[in-house]
Amino acid sequence: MPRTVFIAPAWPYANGPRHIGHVVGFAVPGDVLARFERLRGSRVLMASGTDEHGTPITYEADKKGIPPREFVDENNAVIVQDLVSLGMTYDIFTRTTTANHYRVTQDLFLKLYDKGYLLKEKQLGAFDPVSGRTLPDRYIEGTCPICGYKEARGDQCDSCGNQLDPTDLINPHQRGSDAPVEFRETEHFFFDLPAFGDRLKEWIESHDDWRPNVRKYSLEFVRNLKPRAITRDLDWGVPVPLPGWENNPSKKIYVWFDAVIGYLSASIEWALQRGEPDAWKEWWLNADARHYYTMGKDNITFHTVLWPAILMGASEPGRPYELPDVIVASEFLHMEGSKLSTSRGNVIYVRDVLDRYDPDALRYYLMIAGPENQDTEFTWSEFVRRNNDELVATWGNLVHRTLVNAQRNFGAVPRPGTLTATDEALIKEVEGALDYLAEQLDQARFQNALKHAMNVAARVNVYLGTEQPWHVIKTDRERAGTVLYVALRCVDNLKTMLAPFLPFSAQRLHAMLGYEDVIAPQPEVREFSEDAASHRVITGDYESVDRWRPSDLPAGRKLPVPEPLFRRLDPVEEVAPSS
RNA sequence: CGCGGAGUGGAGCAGCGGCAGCUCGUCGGGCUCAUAACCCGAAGGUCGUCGGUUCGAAUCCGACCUCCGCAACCA
Repeated sequence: MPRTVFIAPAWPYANGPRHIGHVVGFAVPGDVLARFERLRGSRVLMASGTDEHGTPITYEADKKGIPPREFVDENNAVIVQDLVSLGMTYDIFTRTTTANHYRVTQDLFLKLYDKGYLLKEKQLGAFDPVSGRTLPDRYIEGTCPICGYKEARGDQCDSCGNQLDPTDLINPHQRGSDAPVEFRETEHFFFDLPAFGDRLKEWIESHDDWRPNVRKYSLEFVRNLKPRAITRDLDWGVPVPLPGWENNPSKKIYVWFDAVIGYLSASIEWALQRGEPDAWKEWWLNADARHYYTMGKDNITFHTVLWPAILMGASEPGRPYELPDVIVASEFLHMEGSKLSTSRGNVIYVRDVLDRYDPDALRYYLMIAGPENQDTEFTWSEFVRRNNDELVATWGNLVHRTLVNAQRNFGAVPRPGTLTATDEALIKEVEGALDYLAEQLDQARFQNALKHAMNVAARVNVYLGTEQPWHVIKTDRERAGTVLYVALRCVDNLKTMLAPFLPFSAQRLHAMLGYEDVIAPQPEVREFSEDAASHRVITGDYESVDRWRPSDLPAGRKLPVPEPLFRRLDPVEEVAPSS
């Protein structure tokens, strides 16, 4: 019985190209899981898209002097390119500005409204008097009433560290200008999170398999829930589907409320496009489906509190929506000693890395040295070292020396003679790694899995060094052929294990081993149309076939002339790349 | 006393109650099939500080120091 797996990489915000700190959290871990699950035959659906609403989008679009729609169109295209280049095998990567997403979001909003989970309340809000838009706290500056610091933000004073309310500020004005701030009463819908407090607490506590940071942080959050405003005074977003609100140009649904619903709406869109409108239910209304969410740690509470509460509240009696099972929250990646920050220009974009280097080199670095358990630092010298000493020297060289020896001397996979105890032991060790990696990947322990595969590759290098088939062949051709046969089978197994991490090179190796099918598919961009409009999505036809099993590489199969899998980088040249 | 994470040989990290480990770097040796790649060996740490529990502590408890993230209407 194949497993049913939903992979939910967090939705990148459509405010610019992705940097490596973004993709290390949501993208690559999600794709590794999706590829791994498909390789073991699971029914996988990986759905995501760009998150395109919210105040920052309108703010940035205004700055560029273009409408928000145009701004997100540009950034969606840029992000789609980043993710395709990385080899992200989304079943669907769509957008939050589709008609389908609006429908699903409004539908869930109404379900919550009908059940009484949405409360209408008035509050004091801050506005830009010109546009009439909400000004989030962090877009307001003024003088701190406590310490007198002149550039305190609306939510906090960076000088004295005290928490503030925008109305506390002396001489409040908009960030980066002296435009005034208007405070006035405004009415919004509040989501009754406290109504779900006990169920959320119980649900989070039941997940003792979550990483401590996710679990503890979420539990603390749940301890003191307050109703949360889920509408905004904004002209850009999903309309509130209620009389008197629907056509109000200045009231929209809060961006985080619609963004998390994207996981569901994208699944529905995928099903509709396939012509199987109910197909999404196999993942969302199926208690056996396992749901993985990948994200940076700053996203945790939206996925452990807000989204589960929406799902609980919107479920029909007896037909609960599936809640997240595994929350894979990464820590942060820093850059050469300081924080990765777009605003400070201290940033490395995915597209800039991929202009110069292969996607597998970046994927390898991010998975082996990324912030899986604690903040880590990206340095170019470490990137080059990992590439040269690990990817090229250990794995790439093992592949190359094995293939060159076999191809040059035999032209094919050699026919083995009797296997020695050493041969059997090595094969057993390598095949055992398939189970170990599966175990680790089940728990999203990427670094353990990848390190183990690399250690096994090193073991096969030792085996070749000991058996020396290039010497033995002069006196005992059959034994040399047997050794190379054993090594080829080990390489074939390692190829399977590494395919989720290094799909581009795994596919090339697959062909160099004489296979003609696809083991590591790549995504493509297609046009999806709905109603009158259409938009581009990342999708693909990915097979789910159980291949996570020992190699049965047939002896006698012809081998093509091999080529190196990876490029060695020049440490001097690459350490200080020109910007 | 707001919450959480982290401090382990030169660098990066794993271990989280029972002789302190991995990768790289350094030094020495072997091999030379392979993208100057591969293999073996050595040096190098009183595991942030102080105190406690224990037959025994990086590992549990307490205090303190340092760094990072979050602190709800920012995504």
